[in-house]
Amino acid sequence: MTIQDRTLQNFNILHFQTDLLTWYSHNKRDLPWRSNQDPYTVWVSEIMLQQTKVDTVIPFYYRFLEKFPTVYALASAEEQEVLKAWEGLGYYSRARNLQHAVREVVEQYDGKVPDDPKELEGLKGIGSYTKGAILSIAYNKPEPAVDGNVMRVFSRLLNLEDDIAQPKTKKLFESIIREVISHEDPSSFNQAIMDLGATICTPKSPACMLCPVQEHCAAFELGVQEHLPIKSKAKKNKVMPYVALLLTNEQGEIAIEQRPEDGLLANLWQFPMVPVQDMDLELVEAWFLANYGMKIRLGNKQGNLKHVFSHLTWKIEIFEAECVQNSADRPEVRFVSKEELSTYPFPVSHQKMMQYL
DNA sequence: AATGCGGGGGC
DNA sequence: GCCCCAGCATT
Repeated sequence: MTIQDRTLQNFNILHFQTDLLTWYSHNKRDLPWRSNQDPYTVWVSEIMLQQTKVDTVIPFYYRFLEKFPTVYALASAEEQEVLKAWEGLGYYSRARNLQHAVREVVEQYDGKVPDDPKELEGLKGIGSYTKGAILSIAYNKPEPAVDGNVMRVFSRLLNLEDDIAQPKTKKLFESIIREVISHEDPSSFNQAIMDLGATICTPKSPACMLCPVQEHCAAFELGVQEHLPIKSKAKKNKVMPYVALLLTNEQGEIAIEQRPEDGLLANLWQFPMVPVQDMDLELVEAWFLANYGMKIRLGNKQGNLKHVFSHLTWKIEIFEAECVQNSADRPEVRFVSKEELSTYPFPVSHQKMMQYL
């Protein structure tokens, strides 16, 4: 007898499926990516929805598919165009991995999104969740798609106290879902759990009195639903102080630079940033000369900006500056007009600086 | 298993 | 402030 069999021994699978799917058929959310089963558009939606709320995704989803309606359109686009369409959505490696994977689909799979688990998981940006979502939603295969919703809902249904921050816990839930998923309608089953988690079985103050599967819920029976799921704390982030420069040349053009192709905000553009200790402004001009080969004159302070990422915080002082002498020739640094700025993908933090121009 | 990777919204 | 959100890649 396996662990999940013991876990499920008092769980009425068929009754649960019926209650869940009946509720879903009458209460499912009307979402743009539910209008068809096109594997490409399902794929795009699932990538955008990673760690991102439905309401945030919707306008990006429409704009993205208007610009890149097919795998061929996305495969043949410039990466900068794709990043521009992703601008503001965050986790930008999702966009670059998606395009990389779509190009592989065009070249290796004749433009058809694979319906094979191994082939799907081999594509950049597709992990266990997204693989299961595409297989179940686009191809009606009974594969688990375990995300935060699924772990929360089933932690409560089965009163499981496993730490959902740990990778092995996700595997446990995948084996559980394989036991309980509907083989008649796996697409609706997976999406029903997500809708339930988003609207009823919410992280705080779950609406148990409205829940269609309340009678199946061990946590509700014990009154412990508010204490589940168990999740260990993330470590707190670190503050990084910077001076950002609104740096202009004699033509009134403004300096921007492209970030490295790896790491935070990879390949996006920004105004030059100087790391500072204790906001020691004396060193900014010298640091810039040493690192950019550009003589600048620091001007007036324009404002402050605090930007919080999931793992660090930028604390930025914004200064005007003039380029006095430019003996550098770095391709990632450009002087552009204000009008041209809108053609480059910028992180939100640097979009906020544009008000000072 | 642990860490890096965005940005927004709820409380 | 902290937590969460239709997670994945890398180490």
